[in-house]
Amino acid sequence: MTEAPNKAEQILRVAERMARQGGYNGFSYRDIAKEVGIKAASVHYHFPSKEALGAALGRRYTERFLAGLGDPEDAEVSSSALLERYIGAFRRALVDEGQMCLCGLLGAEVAELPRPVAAEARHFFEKNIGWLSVVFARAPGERSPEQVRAAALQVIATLEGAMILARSLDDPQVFDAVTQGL
Amino acid sequence: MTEAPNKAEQILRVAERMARQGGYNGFSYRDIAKEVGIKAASVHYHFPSKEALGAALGRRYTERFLAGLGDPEDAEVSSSALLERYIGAFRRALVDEGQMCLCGLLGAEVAELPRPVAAEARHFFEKNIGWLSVVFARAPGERSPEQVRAAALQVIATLEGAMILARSLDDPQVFDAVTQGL
DNA sequence: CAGGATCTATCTAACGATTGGTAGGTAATT
DNA sequence: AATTACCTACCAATCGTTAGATAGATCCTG
Repeated sequence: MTEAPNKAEQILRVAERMARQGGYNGFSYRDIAKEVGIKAASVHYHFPSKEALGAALGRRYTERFLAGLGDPEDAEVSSSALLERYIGAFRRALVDEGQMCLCGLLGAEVAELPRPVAAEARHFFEKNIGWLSVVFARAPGERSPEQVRAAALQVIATLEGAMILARSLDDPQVFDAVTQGL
Repeated sequence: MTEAPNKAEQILRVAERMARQGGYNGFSYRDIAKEVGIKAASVHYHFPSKEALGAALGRRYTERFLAGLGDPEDAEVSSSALLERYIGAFRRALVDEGQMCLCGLLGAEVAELPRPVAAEARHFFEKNIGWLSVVFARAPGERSPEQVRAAALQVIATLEGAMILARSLDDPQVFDAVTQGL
């Protein structure tokens, strides 16, 4: 039996799903409350303001995403396997869950986000750059720190763009066509 | 003397600027009206509904963007110069204008957009794939139609992602670090 | 050519719905 | 007694949208 998660967790799950489809304005306290089975005012008990909820969403997403990637220093996994794992994480979100990367979407809207939310989107990318940089530093071939960072940035940009493209064209194969180049 | 553009044009300009910062929910009839110097109801005279305005925004953006790229068959410009021109179009939007690609942002939100708006975002990408496919078909080296299309998709995805990353990290140099790999 | 009709572009004033948020109460648990 | 987790009942602001009026330009007709 899967025991019911507490309300705060349910709120985060529902809000994340909505945010990953419509962005920061894609979820509202009332819509979340309705789906969780409480009243909108009760959502404010758990998350006092929308920007607090949005920031919590970003933080939680980043933590979960990185935890799912595992240790980039793990000597038992090759750097190329780690890169495939990274690509697979994006692919699963798109193909299996039919969802956009939360921070990719927030990143696109970053200019009009409350500061704490924008900061979480930024944090997601910084952590991702760090993870991939470890992987690329391990990969065969000489690379300066700048080259390592550039390689990481290129992979992230390509994957975020691939999700947007595949969703806009309503064709998941577009994602594979793009990532075959990585 | 630059003569004042008509109101419909002014509305489109203001709405586009707002949409490129905050997405489809980033512009409102009232905000547009205030900036243009008319009342919100008068905006409805020019664009009867928000989805019509959103679609007009996308169509106009696509036309202007493609016109700015020029003819991809132009024998006087090398394919590599055309690719640089394509990258430069995105770079200018980001660095000089401080704006996101309209259709990149709409594409990220595509799941919650009115159908006609989503269709325009899709149309933008289809046209871009077409333009780049002509360029890559001209480039030296043997490439199957599938490989040509994949190369086009990879470039577009990388550029859209590069804009998101550069804006999230608040560092335009990130764009250059990403595109140096193209 | 005068004058009525129509068209264009705007206005005021409102509509119902939705938004994030608050105050204050309540029942159960600690 | 205090805390937790909810509730009802609001609030002001904003949303897209509509109805109906108006002033000025343009057009058609007698």
